Amino acid sequence: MSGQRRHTPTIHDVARHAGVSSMTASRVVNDYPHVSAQVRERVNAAIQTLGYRPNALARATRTGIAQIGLLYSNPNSSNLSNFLMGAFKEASASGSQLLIEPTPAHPTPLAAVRKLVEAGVRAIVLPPPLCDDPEVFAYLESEGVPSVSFATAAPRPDKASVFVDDYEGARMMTRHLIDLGHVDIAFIRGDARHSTARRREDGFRATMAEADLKVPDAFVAEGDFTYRSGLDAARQLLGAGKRPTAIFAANDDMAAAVSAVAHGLGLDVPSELSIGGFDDTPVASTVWPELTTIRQPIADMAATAVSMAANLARHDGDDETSRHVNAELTLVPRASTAAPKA
Amino acid sequence: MSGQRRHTPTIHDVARHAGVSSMTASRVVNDYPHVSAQVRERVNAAIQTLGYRPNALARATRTGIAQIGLLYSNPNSSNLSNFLMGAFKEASASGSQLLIEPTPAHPTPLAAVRKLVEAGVRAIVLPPPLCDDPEVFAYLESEGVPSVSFATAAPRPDKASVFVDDYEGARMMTRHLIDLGHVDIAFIRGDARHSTARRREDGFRATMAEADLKVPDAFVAEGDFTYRSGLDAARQLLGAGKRPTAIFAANDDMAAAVSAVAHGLGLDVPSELSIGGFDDTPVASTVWPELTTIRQPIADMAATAVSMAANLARHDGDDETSRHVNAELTLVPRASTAAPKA
DNA sequence: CTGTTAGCGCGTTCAT
DNA sequence: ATGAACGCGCTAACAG
Repeated sequence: MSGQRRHTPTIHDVARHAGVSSMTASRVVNDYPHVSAQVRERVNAAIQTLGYRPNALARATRTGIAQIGLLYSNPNSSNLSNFLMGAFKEASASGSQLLIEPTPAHPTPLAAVRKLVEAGVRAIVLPPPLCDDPEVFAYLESEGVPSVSFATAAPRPDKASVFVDDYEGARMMTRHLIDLGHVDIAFIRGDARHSTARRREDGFRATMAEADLKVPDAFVAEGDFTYRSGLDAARQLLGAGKRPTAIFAANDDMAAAVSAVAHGLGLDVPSELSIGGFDDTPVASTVWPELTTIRQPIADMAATAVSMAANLARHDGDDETSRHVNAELTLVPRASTAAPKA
Repeated sequence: MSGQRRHTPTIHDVARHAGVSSMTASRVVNDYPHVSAQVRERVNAAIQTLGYRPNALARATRTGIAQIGLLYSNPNSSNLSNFLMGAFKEASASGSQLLIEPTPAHPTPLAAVRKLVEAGVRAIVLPPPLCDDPEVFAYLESEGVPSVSFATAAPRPDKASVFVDDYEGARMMTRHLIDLGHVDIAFIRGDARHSTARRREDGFRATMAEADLKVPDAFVAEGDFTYRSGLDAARQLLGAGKRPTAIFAANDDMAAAVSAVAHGLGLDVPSELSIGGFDDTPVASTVWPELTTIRQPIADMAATAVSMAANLARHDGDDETSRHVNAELTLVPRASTAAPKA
């Protein structure tokens, strides 16, 4: 604020430029009704040419700061810092305040949501599995608090959401493994309560089927997205019977666990076992060898979600603000996958 | 701001209560000169009784928002989210804006600092190893940007800092292991460029010596705080020769790696090998069995650091604001340590 | 539909 | 050493 040009245009500049009062300009900026189309047009033009950006600080002195609730379900997820980073960055840009709440700290997910609402948040960001919970939506509806579903695989048409195509992501990884020459590919499921877990499994199975590859039941292990569950799953998959030459885990934490078990068994990764993850969280590049995975732009997605929530918090979802943003997934090939040993 | 009581006292209330003008009250609040001791006293009393808290928003409209630089060195550290959480929480409370920058994204640490300074930050928080780098301090000095050293084991008397007693923490863990009955205890070092790594090793050695326990060279392995280095260290320690019955790793990430290697070797934790970590990051309760570790209140420490930086950013360190905050460490006993098998 | 008035809670003049 | 007046950028209220 100090070193900047004195020339950040204010709403008065816009008003003068458009030949209206600052109040009218303000109305246009905030999408208020009772402004003729003509004037609105003129003001918008002025905003364009001047490059006007509302000053969130000044605004907050009058309207109060918009509180936005942000839940997170897995405190141990190595993805949390990216999520927070993106969210906070956008919050400070949009001048809103984040109230962060760990879902597991409450007896039920609904209790966590209720706490936030009672604390006065005017919009809320719902990560899985909350964004798939009808009870939560019913409560929010009754309280009139708008929401943004984050990373759900089953976005509701009437609710804002930002998500990725988990199905397609799983296809990319599976195809990568198949292209490498793998045939015996095992899969570790995520928490079945998350819609994303189901979509990832579907994508895996569909791609295998397309390639005429069988997926025996013994090659699909339960998991719940935690490292711990990955340990169990890996032991089961690698322990007895015919071994797969590749394991695709539904997220990086479980893939990291597979890596640990493989090392324990003296299996070389990737020559004796290829491992694929999903998310590209920091652990993916922490474990050795680094994990081939599907990158999910969590920070950007979080920023988008907060931005949408901030909008909803202002004009309580009057227009069709319930947008749906589909973020892009990319395959990140690293050292944990290779062609199977002949 | 909306749902709150209308009764958050303003500086005017304080002024009225003290029988002075709001201007004088403002001067007192901001530690400005030219106020008689008497008046200052009265105003401070009013602040106390009314429970006045300056409104960061309103203040920012006049002074601009204070930008505070926040470096972090290890993007993969599972501690990052706690660090961010504490930092952002305090930032929004104190009405300052955080500019986050990953040190490794730059060719040299100094370059990272320079970028932040050039972006206009008015104070900066320095985690290890930056807070032990004379070059960085020299540059900051020349630019007149105050700093807060974060988690250094060698705080400079003339610079603000928030830290823990790493030496004492290492003693706690070592004593815990000794009390359990362990005699052959190995240690994995942290990155020697971090002052904390050295202090932790010192604490370990001192406690061993006090208990008349030997620490053969073969029982001290190199590490650099990363999971990867922990893997190598653990393999070396557990691979050949006489095995220790307990390993104390200088941080949780490396302890987690020890756990992975132990599993690989078919060693039961804790009955055949006890593992101690340091930091109590999320991984500590992610791996199985959960790690006994030394908890460092990272979120609180980060909040404190940001708060101190915000103060420094206001009145550029005129008085002796270079405080030193010593945060408390606690031993968290979990499932990875037990008495050695007879 | 549009404009005027009146601040939000502070801190910066510049007087006194 | 202290205070009056003004304005930061924006928006509720209430006019018209």
